[in-house]
Amino acid sequence: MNLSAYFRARFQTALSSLTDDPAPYAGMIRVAADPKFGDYQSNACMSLGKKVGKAPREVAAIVVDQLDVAAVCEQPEIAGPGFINLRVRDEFLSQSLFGMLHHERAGVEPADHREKILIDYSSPNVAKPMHVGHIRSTVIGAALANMFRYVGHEVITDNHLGDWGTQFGIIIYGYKHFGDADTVASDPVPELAKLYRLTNELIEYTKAKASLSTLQGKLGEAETFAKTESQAAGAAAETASKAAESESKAAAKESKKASKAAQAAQRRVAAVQSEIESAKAKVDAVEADPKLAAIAAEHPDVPAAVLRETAKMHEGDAENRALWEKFLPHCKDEINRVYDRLGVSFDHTLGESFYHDRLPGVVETLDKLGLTTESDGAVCVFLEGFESPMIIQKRDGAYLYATTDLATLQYRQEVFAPHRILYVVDSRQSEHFEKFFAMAEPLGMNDIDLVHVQFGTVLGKDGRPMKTRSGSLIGLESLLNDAVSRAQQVACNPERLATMDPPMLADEQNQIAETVGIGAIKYADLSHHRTTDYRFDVEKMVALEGNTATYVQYSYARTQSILRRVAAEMSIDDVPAWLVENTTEDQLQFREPAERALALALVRFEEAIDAAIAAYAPNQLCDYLFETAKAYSTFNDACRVLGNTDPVVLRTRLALVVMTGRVIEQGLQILGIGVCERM
RNA sequence: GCGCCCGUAGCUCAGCUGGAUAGAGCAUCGCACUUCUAAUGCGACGGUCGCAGGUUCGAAUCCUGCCGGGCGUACCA
Repeated sequence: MNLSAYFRARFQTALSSLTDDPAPYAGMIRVAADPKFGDYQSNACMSLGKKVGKAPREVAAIVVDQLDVAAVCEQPEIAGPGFINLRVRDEFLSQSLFGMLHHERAGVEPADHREKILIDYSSPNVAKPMHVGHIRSTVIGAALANMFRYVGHEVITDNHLGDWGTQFGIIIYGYKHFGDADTVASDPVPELAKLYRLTNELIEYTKAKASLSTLQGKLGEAETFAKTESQAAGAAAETASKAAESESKAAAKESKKASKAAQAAQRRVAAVQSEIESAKAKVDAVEADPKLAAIAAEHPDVPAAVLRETAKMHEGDAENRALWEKFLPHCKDEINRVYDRLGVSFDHTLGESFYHDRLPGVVETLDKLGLTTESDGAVCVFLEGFESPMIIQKRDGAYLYATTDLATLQYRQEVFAPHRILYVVDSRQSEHFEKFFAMAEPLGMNDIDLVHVQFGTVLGKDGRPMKTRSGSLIGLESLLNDAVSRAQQVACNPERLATMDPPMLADEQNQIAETVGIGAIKYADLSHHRTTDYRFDVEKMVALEGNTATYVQYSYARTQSILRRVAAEMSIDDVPAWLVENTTEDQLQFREPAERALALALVRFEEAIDAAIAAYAPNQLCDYLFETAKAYSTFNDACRVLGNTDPVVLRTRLALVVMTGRVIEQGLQILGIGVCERM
């Protein structure tokens, strides 16, 4: 049960005699700041006291008098300036624990209002290799889908695949000029990837080479500007040093300002220099390789040619369409391999190509509504509050992702009619979504709650975007492999394996490494607040200690180890089933602080899920699981299960072990992370 | 230029619909294994919550300005 929600409801009633609008005050329920204050606290009376013109403690006394929480709590206490402290009764906790033992979702009740929620996540461009940036959308989206489903919402997941863009022009160009039909037929996935990489490298080369001269010009300008600024700063500093006392303060300020400006100009120079370096690196990469250099010389204008191939495909050119039809399944195989490994699936995979036919209709609809304006030959929608328009058709007649997004929204409304749509997409696209959402109303779709669930960038260990030396992004699969092999090293080291009885065979070892390695990557991603950038540090992720998946998984393994021992020593086949059959409610009683603390953590499972859902923030569920695992470790250290002759102690502890295992298993499952029976 | 986001312990990060002495993990230093996995637990050390104002009984949290960093900014997605 969700204790916070219970208290909110109770306070709502108790506060109704004091104010017409008790909800905001009833909402001021928090987990207690310090255990000595109890388990929960209400902060309502201080601000309410102000509003009704009474002393906060006086208000608190009235509230406590009208508050009916006796079923759950000890007598509430008023403390400090007017806090109301609530301590959950031990009997309530043991009853809840008992209830959870009999409940298939560990006590989590279905949501009051069932909604139909469509979640759009992952959405990679096929044909391009997946990289670390794709993890976040995929993993966060899948976790959100699981969370909403767990509490009974109807969830529709849709992978809005980028399967219609320039990347196919790239592959088509590559295939036509460098491809080999036999190789593509016999071993399509690596061959297509190779063609993509080669053509893309040529594009980068051409662009880099072309940009060098303008960059040099920019560098010259920047340097001149920096020099001017620096001189101005020097002059300002001199003025400041000579200034009379009456003017020294203002002069010092001027000097500081000038010096800042000079520094900024210097940074701009550095930025241009690094751009030049990166362009040079791309050029060198090609020119250092005679074969590549020769190819580059023969193909002087790949970028434009690729766009032509793409345009031909869009226009229905028979050859390019046929190639697209031929390549697409292989590209899907490629990303499906990654999805299989991550354990992610979708109800629908309606990519951009699916909406291709509908795009002219979108423009037409907007035209009819009188929303469009022609500007520089492009069809635009100018929106209030935005400087730049939303362009829905390019000068050359091609459509853009804004057009596709609108078509997709129309389709989703017609076919799925969801209450809410979540777009799990990079923060950098937030402006696009603001515009896009602003257009929903004129299109008559303001009854759908559209949410951009945005997330930050994944950075390397050094705090910079993760790239290889040549500047390309590191492939997702190699990161997964890396994590799994590191997990194998730490989780299956020989010393550790020697203690395993029965011995751990290679199969089990590999499975553990996979579960721990993949779990580590997912957990690292999910445990950070989604809106912030985070650093991708494999060593830390698979570490055995700290806030990692491994620690939580290990706690689970220990619960199962105990259950196996209990089964063996007491000759019980199925310990949880035995416990359910042979335990009465009054046999669960806490005698150690660690028992009670663990029970309280377990009872908070629903609260943790609700909170994570409300903020679209899986990190809150991670935090909860880590806290619960810690409470379990403390309990495990302090409270032995085996060898207790007192049936109450034995059953209470067994119940805690069983439920800890179940909460961790189900909690991790919601996050898309697996568990191992032993580690 | 304009817009959005961020700045919390040596490091990586929580906390941000205002509430009691600002939390966790890592690192460092102690203590605890004849007992269900010590891949653990217990404790210590460590912070002008970027800076300056303001609102408030109360601010890491809200508002303003400044400093520092990232991202976006009309035909890529």
